[in-house]
Amino acid sequence: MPASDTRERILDAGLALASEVGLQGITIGSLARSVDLTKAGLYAHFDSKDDILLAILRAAVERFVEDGIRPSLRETPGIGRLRALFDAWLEWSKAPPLPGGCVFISSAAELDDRPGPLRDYLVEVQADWAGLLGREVKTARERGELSGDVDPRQFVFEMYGSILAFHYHARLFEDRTAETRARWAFQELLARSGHDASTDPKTGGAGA
Amino acid sequence: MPASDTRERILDAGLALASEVGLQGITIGSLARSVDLTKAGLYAHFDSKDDILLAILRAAVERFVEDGIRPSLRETPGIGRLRALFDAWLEWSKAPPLPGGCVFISSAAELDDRPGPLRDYLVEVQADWAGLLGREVKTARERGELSGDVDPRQFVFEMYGSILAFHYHARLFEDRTAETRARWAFQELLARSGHDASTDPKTGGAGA
DNA sequence: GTGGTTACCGAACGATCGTTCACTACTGGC
DNA sequence: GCCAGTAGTGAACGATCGTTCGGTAACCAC
Repeated sequence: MPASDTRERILDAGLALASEVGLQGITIGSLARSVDLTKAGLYAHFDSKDDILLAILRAAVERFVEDGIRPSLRETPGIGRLRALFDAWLEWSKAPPLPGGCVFISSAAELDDRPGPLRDYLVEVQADWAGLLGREVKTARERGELSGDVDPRQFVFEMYGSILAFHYHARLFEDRTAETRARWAFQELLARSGHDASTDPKTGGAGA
Repeated sequence: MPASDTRERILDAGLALASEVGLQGITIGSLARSVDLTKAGLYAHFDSKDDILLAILRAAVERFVEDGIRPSLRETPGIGRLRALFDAWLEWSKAPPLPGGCVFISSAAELDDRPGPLRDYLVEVQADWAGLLGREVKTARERGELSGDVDPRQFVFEMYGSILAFHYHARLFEDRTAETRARWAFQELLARSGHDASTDPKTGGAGA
């Protein structure tokens, strides 16, 4: 409690707000109101609005690493871990545990045209994530779980496709079948990449 | 020229602006400045800001229909038309002919949490589009160009995935290979849906 | 050439934006 | 008991937000 307990509260509220109205949609006033502080009170913990937004983005990353990536790393390398990462990713996109969808996806659309430290950080984080996934694909390939001619970057591209389509369908269309469709798409991706689904303990060869 | 020529200019500028900063990022002031009018001047043509945003969205739809959908409808129904629609979609997402990417994708992320006529219209338009694609898949299936057990909605879901992943990779990562990857993903989708690529005149069975 | 309509300007409205400043409680160290 | 630092308030800053209002040129009708 000596170290800023309030700072955490601000970031919590900021994350919730960001997922609803987008990162750029956050306002000093609205954020202050949602943590029951004055606008000036925020400046006791942060230097500027950009500083706040960056901290919020960092907090989101921290949570995703904690809740999604770290547990997945306990799975055995290769297909098992890849599948765990996909599940965690999907789960995060569903409710991260925020009301308004994945912060990274919504902020990507806002930031992709606006240069600056915020965009730089998002790009860096997403590149890291894509790199992590790509290496796992390679591992699976080396272990013979995926066929030798699988292109890791193409594989990751299509993983992104499943997640993004899920996010789009679930949030805009409010399509309840979106999650099933995303899982099915990933399963198909695995199958045509040479993975024998019938040997998979989780799904036993059947869909979703 | 009696009917508002200026109105067109406003919508043109609005479209360009929307693709850069997002629909919600548009400001009465910035829009007025970019068409060399006063803020009050805009109110000679529109009732409110929301009215403007809606008109911009409608203008975007009109263009997409004109440039993308209508030409594609000249293709023979089935795979040919489906392929043309995908190409038009991809082309539009690339540069619609705006500097900042696809307006529908970027505004979807902003609007998915904010109820109102704007969101309603976007959902309606996107549902129409998904419906159009779905019917074309069905036609292709009936003509025997796709296998009988293809699920149109799943097929369209994965088309969305390719386009969204393209948009994400191209705009955020500035990945030059994104277009090729999206085309490849679609080709794969066709292939595993029972389409014999070797009979396709365009690609002759080879990739991209 | 007078009257009405359309297209726009310039100024102002209250609200909110991000930020700064002076000030005040409360805390622990000595 | 004083001092330094932390956490926060409340008021104000200039800028900009979306919107309204009064006025004014230009055009068309008759």
